[in-house]
Amino acid sequence: MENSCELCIYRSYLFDNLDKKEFALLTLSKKELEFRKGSIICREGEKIKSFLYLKQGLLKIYKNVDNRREQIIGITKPKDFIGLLSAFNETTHLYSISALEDSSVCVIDIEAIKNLVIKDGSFALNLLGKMSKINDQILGTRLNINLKNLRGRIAYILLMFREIYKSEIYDIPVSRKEIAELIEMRTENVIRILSELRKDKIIRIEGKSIEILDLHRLEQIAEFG
Amino acid sequence: MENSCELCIYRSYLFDNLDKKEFALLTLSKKELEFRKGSIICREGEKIKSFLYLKQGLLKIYKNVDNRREQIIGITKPKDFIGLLSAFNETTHLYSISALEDSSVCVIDIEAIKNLVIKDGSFALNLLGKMSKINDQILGTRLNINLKNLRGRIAYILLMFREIYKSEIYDIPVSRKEIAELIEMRTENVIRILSELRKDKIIRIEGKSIEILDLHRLEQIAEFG
DNA sequence: CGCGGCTTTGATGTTCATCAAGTAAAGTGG
DNA sequence: CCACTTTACTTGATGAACATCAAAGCCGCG
Repeated sequence: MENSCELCIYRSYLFDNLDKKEFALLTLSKKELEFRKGSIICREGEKIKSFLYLKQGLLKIYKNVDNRREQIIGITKPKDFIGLLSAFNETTHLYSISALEDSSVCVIDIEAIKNLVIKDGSFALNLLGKMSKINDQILGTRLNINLKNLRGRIAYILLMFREIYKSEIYDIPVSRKEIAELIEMRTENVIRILSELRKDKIIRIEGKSIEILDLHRLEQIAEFG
Repeated sequence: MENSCELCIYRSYLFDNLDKKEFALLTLSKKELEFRKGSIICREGEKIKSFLYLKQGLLKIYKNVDNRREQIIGITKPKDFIGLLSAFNETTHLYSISALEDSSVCVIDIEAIKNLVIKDGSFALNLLGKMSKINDQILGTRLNINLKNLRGRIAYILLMFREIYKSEIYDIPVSRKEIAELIEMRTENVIRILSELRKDKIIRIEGKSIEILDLHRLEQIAEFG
């Protein structure tokens, strides 16, 4: 069902106001790709050829800093646009993207999007808004995290995944090391603080399995450290 | 000379490809405002009514965190767009902006810009690129700063102002406290490290007056701490 | 002239990174 | 399928980097 965009429930409202002809054109230059957990969708420095839209799954956006370390910029939820950060700026990706879970990604040729921007002004305006929002959100998160102490950061992350999975019980899709890379701390401290929170009966944690036991206190910690 | 935009040497290339009619329309809804050093251009939470462009001077973009502290997000140089971050997203400013030096700002009605985006596709595309670039730059800077130790951050800031003023000798336009707020450290440590750098003969500093004596070593410090 | 904010230096304390070492889990090749 | 290797996870001990506290001089401003 390659051409089922019209009925796609994951479709962004961004494409809602397109006329039939425009929509058809977009659908034509669209592919849907599956990525297995752990596989890489694009690498920093590669040429940007497509406009990416996450239909299902979970991705991480990151940068390599040293040889062995990554800096995770953010986690992408379904219905998010990906790589929107640099799509209209540089011709190469500024960040790498990989799949944290098995994911399904809609791939639209970047030139088709650019043509659409030129032809359809209200589409352009919508896109500007969307882009603005994503950027604000990412920057806001970074600033926020740096104001918190380590306990606060861990609490923040646990609450973030609660939002994503809409549940107090979930399997955390990232390793301890990746948590550290996401919130600028060391793996050892991630583990230490998770253990503390367990001892304090705020969470139950066993391997990847998380349960938030005391949501109120966790929120307090996220807010004030 | 309110209507001298056509000849304005500070004008952004963004407006270069507009046709006469579009340009006239823009010029019509444009004002040029002067801000004295220290005065506030807009406040976090205020309604966005204009699209701002810095003609001359220097501004800081910041957020209030506690009652008494600010988090400086960035410094705006001439020819930069301001508040582009949230202009198309929220209807209220996400950040406050104030003048670090006497500044001259071009103010264009936001609706005029939005109309232009809708009417002129290549203008929209240019704007997307511009916005993308600014956001990438700000995010990149934040990530970068957090990887450095305090010495590295101070070195970075000193080099940043060198870029802005195109000189190894300049008056630093911000207080020690503001430097701290810009690179996420404490005022006392800013002072301490500036003193260290002076003792090491890497800079000369006396009040606001700065001279970079050993550029090479300063660059080394900025890179590796 | 006195008040408040900025600057500076020193002393002290806390937080977090680093180092070390061991267990568990997961991938790899014969 | 099992030995082997590598990667992830965990805990404790140590130290360095940075924040905080305190005190005093300085400057501009009403």
